[in-house]
Amino acid sequence: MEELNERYREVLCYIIEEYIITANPVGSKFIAGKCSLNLSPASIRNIMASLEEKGYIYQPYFSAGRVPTSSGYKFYINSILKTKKISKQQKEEIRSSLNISGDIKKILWQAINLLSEISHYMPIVLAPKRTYANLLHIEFIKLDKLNLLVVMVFEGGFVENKIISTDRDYKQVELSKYSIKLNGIINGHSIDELKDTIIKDIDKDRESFFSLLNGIIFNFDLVKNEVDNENDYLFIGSRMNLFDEPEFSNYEKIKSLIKAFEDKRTIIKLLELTKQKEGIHIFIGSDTEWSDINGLSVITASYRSKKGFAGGSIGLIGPSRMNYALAIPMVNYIAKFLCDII
Amino acid sequence: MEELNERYREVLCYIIEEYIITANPVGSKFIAGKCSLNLSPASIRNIMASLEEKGYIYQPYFSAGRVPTSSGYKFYINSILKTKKISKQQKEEIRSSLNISGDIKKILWQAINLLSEISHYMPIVLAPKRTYANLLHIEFIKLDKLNLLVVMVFEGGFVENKIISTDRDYKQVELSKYSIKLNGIINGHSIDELKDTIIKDIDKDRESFFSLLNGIIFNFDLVKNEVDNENDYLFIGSRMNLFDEPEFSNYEKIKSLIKAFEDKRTIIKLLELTKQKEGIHIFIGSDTEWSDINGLSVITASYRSKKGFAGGSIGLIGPSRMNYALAIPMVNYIAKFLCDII
DNA sequence: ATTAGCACTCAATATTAGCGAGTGCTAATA
DNA sequence: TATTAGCACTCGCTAATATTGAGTGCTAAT
Repeated sequence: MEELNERYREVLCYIIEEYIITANPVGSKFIAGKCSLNLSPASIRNIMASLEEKGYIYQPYFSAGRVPTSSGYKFYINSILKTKKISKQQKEEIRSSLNISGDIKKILWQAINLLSEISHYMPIVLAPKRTYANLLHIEFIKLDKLNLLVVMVFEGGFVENKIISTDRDYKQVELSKYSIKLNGIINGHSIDELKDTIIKDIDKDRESFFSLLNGIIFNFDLVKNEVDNENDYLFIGSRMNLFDEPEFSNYEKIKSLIKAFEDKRTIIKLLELTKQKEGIHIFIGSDTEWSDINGLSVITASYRSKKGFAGGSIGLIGPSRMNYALAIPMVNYIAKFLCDII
Repeated sequence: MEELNERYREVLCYIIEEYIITANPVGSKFIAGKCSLNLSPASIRNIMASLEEKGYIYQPYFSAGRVPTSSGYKFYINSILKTKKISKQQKEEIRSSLNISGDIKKILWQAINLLSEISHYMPIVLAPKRTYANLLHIEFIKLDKLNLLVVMVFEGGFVENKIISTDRDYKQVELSKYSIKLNGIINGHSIDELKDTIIKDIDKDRESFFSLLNGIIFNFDLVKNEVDNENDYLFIGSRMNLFDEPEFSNYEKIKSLIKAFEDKRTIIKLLELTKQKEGIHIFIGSDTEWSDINGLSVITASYRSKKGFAGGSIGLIGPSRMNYALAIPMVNYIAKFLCDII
């Protein structure tokens, strides 16, 4: 990152912040009017020409105003931007609108909807992987003659409900006995580990419990598959907000936007990248390999429970000209909040 | 519904079916070419003029082709359309892609996503109300020192997970005891009824159970509120499919479409209307009081468990020129399928 | 009763003209 | 030497205008 003259920084800053608001190319006359260093439009034009040479801004066409480039935004975020801290009032609002009396999926969805509402961009969340998470508790609940509900509680607050069909009519008392027995075994093992353990135990202990266990093992596989399934892994917030942005105000652009999100894998890759790392990460424009859509930026932050087992990451997708000063601390705060409650 | 000459019916049919495919006004020349009764364009024009007089079609502007009106569609659906039956292969596909080993919410979401995929319109589902549904089973699972998970199973397959904070450290054994005790009480009562029953029992039986019960009662209220909350009541599928339809191919239209769905209450009203009734219902264009969006149709069907307690309805929103021949049996079949599995 | 022929209408598309915001360059100024 | 006023020039945007063509209604002939 090249060093920039104070004057240059100020002009770049004005261009970016104005462009963030209006989405229109910014001209020299406007800057001259707003700028604290009292310069004429002509002087500003010289500075702009220089900034363009360095690659921070460009003209969409000859003799239009200037628009920030990806490196322009990057410089702005790294060297100029001072993110505002979230006000206590806003913190209060966030905390109060997240109802933490539910399993983690619900909480994550709440976080997404909240972030969607307050940021007006498109939030995404990567849930912790359950396949490797430890199982804390398992419980069988009789539904009717041949169906029972298996409730599995994982570390990190995940609750999975599964209905399995049985070959005979178990009594609830019997099931409770099995629950207790199993809970002795599972304590703190992942379902991958348990598959082996349980299978070994079956050989020792062939009783009516046997076929039930088979059902459970089959069930473990189901949970495993479902978790690796994208739908239970990546949560995407409302796309609608993005459509309000002027860069997507025509049909073709909207179409290309929809296309870009069709394949979740690229988004997942992006979030998995940041899942390991601490703090905020920002991807600007075609920075990523995900260059389908120019003009989009992604702010991400990872979250992780204090004990360190369950982690994921949260992101916010918006136009490159998104309001970083507000969006960054929001993502940051919500990520921290998630750390606290899972 | 007025009777129509065979010839008139055929022309109307061709107009509608062509319009469903192309979304463009249909001209006399085209009909003359396709039509089995070999008539010249001029004759067709006479018929068309007559059909327009009766209100089944209209011209968007002078000397354009003809477009069906709401009554045109209505006549078509009631008197002309022969819905294709779903092929065995399709039935197989539907059945196999609905994984019924989950609670009812998951199943309903699966149904929505499936319907969205195969129909390319926008599915909606009204879930059964849980407030009045009977509670079958309640179970406490210890998570950590001060948090426990309450699992409530309702008739109809609803499972609600709630995390509640307790004032002291309950042991799992203790909790299991309470579970058993409570399950004796709750058997087949709604949570509304239970609130009264439990409160009465507290007076008789003041022990350490007391504060836990308070938590549960509070929890009942939470469930109640959450259920009456729209988000857990009306499920809406992806809107994106609708945007592909040519009638929404410009920005203004998309905006108005988004606006129309912003307020869920109108959709809920519509679905609640049909929830009581048997069979398929079709709302065309501005048929409903929900006239915000002309040009939309809704196909609905109710579902109900065999025992009759839990019921809701499922719908499919598309442009008025939707492919009824395919869409109607799909909605119908999925509704029936839901009846079978809840 | 049907149809060929024709004048007419009107959306959609292409063409042109004019405006104006904004530029780069040059020469004058502090 | 740094800054600025002046000016010719560019080019997207908008509105006005012309052109096209699909489709019509009516009339007269079959």
